[in-house]
Amino acid sequence: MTTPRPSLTERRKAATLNEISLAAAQLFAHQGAESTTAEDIARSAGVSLRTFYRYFRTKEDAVAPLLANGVQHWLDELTAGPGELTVPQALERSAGLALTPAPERPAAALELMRGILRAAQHDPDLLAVWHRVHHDSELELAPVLAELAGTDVDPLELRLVAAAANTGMRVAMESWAASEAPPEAAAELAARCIRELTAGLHLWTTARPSN
Amino acid sequence: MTTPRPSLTERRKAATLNEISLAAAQLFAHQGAESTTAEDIARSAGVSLRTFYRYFRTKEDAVAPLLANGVQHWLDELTAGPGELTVPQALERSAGLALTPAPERPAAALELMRGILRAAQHDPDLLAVWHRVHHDSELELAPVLAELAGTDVDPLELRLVAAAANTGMRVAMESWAASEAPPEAAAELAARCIRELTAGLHLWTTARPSN
DNA sequence: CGCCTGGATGGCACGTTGTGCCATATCCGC
DNA sequence: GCGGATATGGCACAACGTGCCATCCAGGCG
Repeated sequence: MTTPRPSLTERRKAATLNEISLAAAQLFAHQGAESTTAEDIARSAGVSLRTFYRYFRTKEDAVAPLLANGVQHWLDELTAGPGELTVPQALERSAGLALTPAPERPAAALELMRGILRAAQHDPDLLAVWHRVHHDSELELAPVLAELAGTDVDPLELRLVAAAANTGMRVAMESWAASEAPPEAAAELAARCIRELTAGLHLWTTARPSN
Repeated sequence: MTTPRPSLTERRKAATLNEISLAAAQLFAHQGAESTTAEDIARSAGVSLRTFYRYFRTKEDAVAPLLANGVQHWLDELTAGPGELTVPQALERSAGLALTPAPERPAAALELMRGILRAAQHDPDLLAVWHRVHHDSELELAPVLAELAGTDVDPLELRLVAAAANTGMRVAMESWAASEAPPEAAAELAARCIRELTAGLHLWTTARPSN
């Protein structure tokens, strides 16, 4: 996996985005989203207010990349996994892996997400971001699942499997965030939720083609 | 079921809320939420801008009662249903009934919801309301299901069943709204989605106590 | 009937959110 | 180095959302 080393401008943009996102997450987790102004985030990230709004549509959106990153890891693990698993097995396995603390995804990231989720309980707009990220991931999940299933599947069936897996992940993260469980407990919880929710779908017995 | 006839003030408040909600829904469905200002809605409903914000926190929130009404009917049918059904059967049945056009819930209401859902595809804030309504209904569903299941159930299991049923309803409505299917098709679609998503849960065989 | 009290409404001012526009600074390709 | 492209900042402005006070009206009481 060679990295083509994007241009300096690109890297700086990515760095600024991360800084803004991190600053927003910490401010939201610490003092709540309601009492954090967009200017607070911009100042904390070292950019102007105008630049902040070039990166994010609303102040709550600033934490979306952090949340979406987790989903992206899930999809990566899903496509990179072994081919001899059933679809639910592959979903369960990749979810577990994506939530297992690792050097590049430390437990601190999960704790930060817990802070965001708890802040979201007191702020509808922040909660909406959480739901939107999951809605997007549900749409991204469908084509990946179609690839995994191989044979032609009823689109509605596909949609239901994606929704089931996605809902499992969401409920697991919400339950974990509301609890005091350590970061290591998240993976198993997600695996269980996804397993139970996908158990009844017709895609259950469909094996992945060895391509 | 006697109606205690609330005071004139109460009835007027309810009427104003309905008018605002209906005006917002029609404007959103007709010209999109983005290009509709809060003042447009207020003027269309015959109230001042200040009064509008006494009824709703944001302009998108104005359509929430319309969407939440459907959920409420679902819960009503669920609690009023016969007692000898399994939990998934009761969920499937009540969902079908709640979506079947009736004199008090005409097909036009479903068409209005379709307009809102289609407008929500182009407006993140409006879509967020749809998701929030479902999030709330997921939380309301859990205690009702606990009542139905009767015996003590693992809270997480309960949460998963509620999430599964709720996700089924959401996917069904989104699929129906995106299609050209007539209002009569919504009920069967929802029944199918809920049946498949709840098929794998452990609550499946739990029967309702005859109280 | 007249008064009076509580709550719904409207008007106004204000802070915040989010965007269009232009000037400036910085990076990338030639 | 030089010129085009692009990120950033500053400014003005429309819309959002709220606090505050004045007004109006329903409903209770003498």
